[in-house]
Amino acid sequence: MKAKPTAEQITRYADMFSAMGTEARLRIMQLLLSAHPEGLVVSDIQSELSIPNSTLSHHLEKLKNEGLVHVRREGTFLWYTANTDALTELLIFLYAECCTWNKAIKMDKSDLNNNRNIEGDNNE
Amino acid sequence: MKAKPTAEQITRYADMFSAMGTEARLRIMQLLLSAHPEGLVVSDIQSELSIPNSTLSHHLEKLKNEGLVHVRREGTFLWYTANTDALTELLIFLYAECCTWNKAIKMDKSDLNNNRNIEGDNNE
DNA sequence: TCTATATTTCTAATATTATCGAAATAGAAA
DNA sequence: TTTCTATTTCGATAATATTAGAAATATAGA
Repeated sequence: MKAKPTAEQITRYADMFSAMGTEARLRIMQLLLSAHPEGLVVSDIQSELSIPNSTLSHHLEKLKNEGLVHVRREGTFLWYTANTDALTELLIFLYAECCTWNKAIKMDKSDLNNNRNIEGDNNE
Repeated sequence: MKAKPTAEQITRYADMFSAMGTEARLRIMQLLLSAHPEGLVVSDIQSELSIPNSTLSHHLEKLKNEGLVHVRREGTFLWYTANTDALTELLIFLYAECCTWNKAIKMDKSDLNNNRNIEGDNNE
């Protein structure tokens, strides 16, 4: 059972949607998800998407500010990873809202909520 | 089995995220979903969300341009409804991208795809 | 320390977005 | 036609976002 989102949550979800609301940043998220859970170094993202340093840096900052990605430093490299918890939260929100009109969508929410144990246990 | 989204689709999904990327418009979508499938008249949305005429009109235009809502005229009234097909598409996209890292999310895609029969058959 | 690489910050230009009062349009009904 | 209500369009402003070259910072290694 999911409580109705608070005003703050709506604002936050809107900000998250906004962060994914440009082609460049949505592509970054896709790329990071495809490289999950290791993530990618900035220069790899840059060469993959052909975005100038400074522009990319701003996009990554935005994604970080909205909590959609995590960063970890390893030497000179910054590894960016998708924040799958945040994405899951967003997915659940969208799903729940859609549920008010469509009872046919079936998703196992407990799986979505307990995704913490998937991190670092990815065996593909 | 879902094909990888094309460049045009990515752009479109980004635009849809962007359209839902403000508190005002996300609230509008919530409201329309909660009133689905009948939808709501502009003035009802306005009084519910306390947004000035002209501002609301712009927001609705944006949502319409990105295909997130439908409009039908009934006399002097314009009825706005959530485009559940578009939302479903977005949900599937997000889900599919997240699937690349998390095999634990279970959703019945065929249910999501065949949601056309739910429209107008909503018995709650 | 010097150099090389990775990434960010600075700076600035351009573009897009959000906002909303006031005026205009559209339809219904008197 | 006149009036009433619903909604959009006009017009203008302010705010925010995007973009990117150049300079600065950070770390590692020689």
